[in-house]
Amino acid sequence: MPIPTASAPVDPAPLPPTQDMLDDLGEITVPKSSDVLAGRLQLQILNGSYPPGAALPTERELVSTTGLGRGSVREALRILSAQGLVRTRAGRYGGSVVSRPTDALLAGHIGLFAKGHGVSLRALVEARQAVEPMIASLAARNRGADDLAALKQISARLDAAAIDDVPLFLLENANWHNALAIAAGNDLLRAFMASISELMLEASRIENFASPDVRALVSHAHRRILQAIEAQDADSARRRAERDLQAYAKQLESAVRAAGEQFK
Amino acid sequence: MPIPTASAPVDPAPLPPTQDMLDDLGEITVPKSSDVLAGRLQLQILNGSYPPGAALPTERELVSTTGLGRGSVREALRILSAQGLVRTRAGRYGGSVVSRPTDALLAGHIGLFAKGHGVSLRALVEARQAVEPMIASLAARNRGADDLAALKQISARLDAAAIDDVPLFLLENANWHNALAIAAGNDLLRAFMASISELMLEASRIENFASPDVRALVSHAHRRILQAIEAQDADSARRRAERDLQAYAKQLESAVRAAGEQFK
DNA sequence: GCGATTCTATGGTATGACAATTGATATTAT
DNA sequence: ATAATATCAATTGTCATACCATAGAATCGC
Repeated sequence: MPIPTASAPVDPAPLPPTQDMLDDLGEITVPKSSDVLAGRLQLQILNGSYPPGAALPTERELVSTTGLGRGSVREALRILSAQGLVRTRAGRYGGSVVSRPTDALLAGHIGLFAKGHGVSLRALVEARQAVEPMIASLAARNRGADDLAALKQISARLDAAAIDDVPLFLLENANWHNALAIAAGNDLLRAFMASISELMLEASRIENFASPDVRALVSHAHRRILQAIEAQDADSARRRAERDLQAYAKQLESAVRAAGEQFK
Repeated sequence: MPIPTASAPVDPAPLPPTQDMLDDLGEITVPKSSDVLAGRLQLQILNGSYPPGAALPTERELVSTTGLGRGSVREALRILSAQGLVRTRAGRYGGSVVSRPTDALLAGHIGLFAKGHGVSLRALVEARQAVEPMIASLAARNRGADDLAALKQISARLDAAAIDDVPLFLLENANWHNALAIAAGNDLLRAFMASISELMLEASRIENFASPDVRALVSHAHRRILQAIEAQDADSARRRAERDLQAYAKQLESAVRAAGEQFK
């Protein structure tokens, strides 16, 4: 038992915290271990420590290096997986490999956001009117010979399908827009465009909107835009895309109204 | 032991599958139980079975109703959480509650996509040039009196901060753009805009870009756009936003070049 | 050679146990 | 009575263990 002395008294009254001390303490939230691990792995992936294609440590390695339980490690990996940063395979020589988020994954998240917020078909049209003319303009400026060839090929198939094959028409139309976005050379706008298109397709599938008239309209508009892109006339491509969408939106609105739905 | 008879012979030679049968079988992938559960819960959330604010069953209830282990159930909930569809709290009366994906969450996913694909500052500027003029146009058309008041207030603070308070200027600038996007009344474009702005801020933080000249330019441009919005002149608002961004992009490009970086 | 088999490191899943959290409730002090 | 405090209980958070399923590699047999 230690001997009390004057210079080291036993049980000194602890000082109460001052108000300043308390003010410095904000709300404290205890993060979950899996979130912490997911965040640190995300940082390492983003800063290049684990480039795309590289293998992350195995679950059991992460368990031993982090001191966490395997369940927590797996939850962390599941978060990264939902963010599209890793892809995991089972089996020997399996494991988690760093990947880049795909267009489809981003489209999924954008779709969830849009559905969760009740984004209207009108809002989707507006978003498309914002994005697509810019894409057309960029495509005209940045297209390569291969982009042009791909667009021409798709355009031809689209024209043929416009006559009587609705499913093929819709497919080739999607291909056309995708090829256009690729030619524009802007990954972000391409992903936005694909997301919006998919949502519009879903939202307007209520009625068989792709009537012969509409198909002809679309086919014609695409040909005109393609000409501008071939001539590398960015302004013309943009204006034509704008007019195209204006007409398309008008058709869509009247079709939806005719179907008794609100074009809210 | 059954007695073999002519009408029920023992060990009939099994028929081999025909090629048709084989052709009908595509690639078979065994989904993970947590993915299946996450998907089913997501459907129920999206179709309204669990509206925002509603409580999901507790983990142990899900365990007993699905027959899965608790780890799998938790992984499924973690996926939904990463998608912004649920928020989970610990403790009694805790559990998972349905929520809507926030702007910040979507911005995070868009940011991961952009970083993963090495989206350049130039591409961000292009995306912004696509989105912001449309937002300005919509804001002019759809603004309410409260939107206008908010914009005016922020604009005044922005003007004051432009003189010498760079951090406040940047903050108020972000507020201005956000208020504009709110006035436009398009949730999707608002979320896009916020995401792009955040990414640009990150990417251009390398240099102290907000010089007095740039601050004055921005401040002036915002005033002009605000006038068009007050007059509810959509076309004018769009054109002014376009010109504003053009000038901004030019400044940004030369600043980045001066800093020795590539404006790739 | 080459096809079939076996091996083995990896993720996938279930179970059980306990800790931490947190809001409601009961208790106690004033 | 009221306010501070302590207790309770249902829920998520976490870990440990065991075993199954998967899928390439390596081996074996011919």
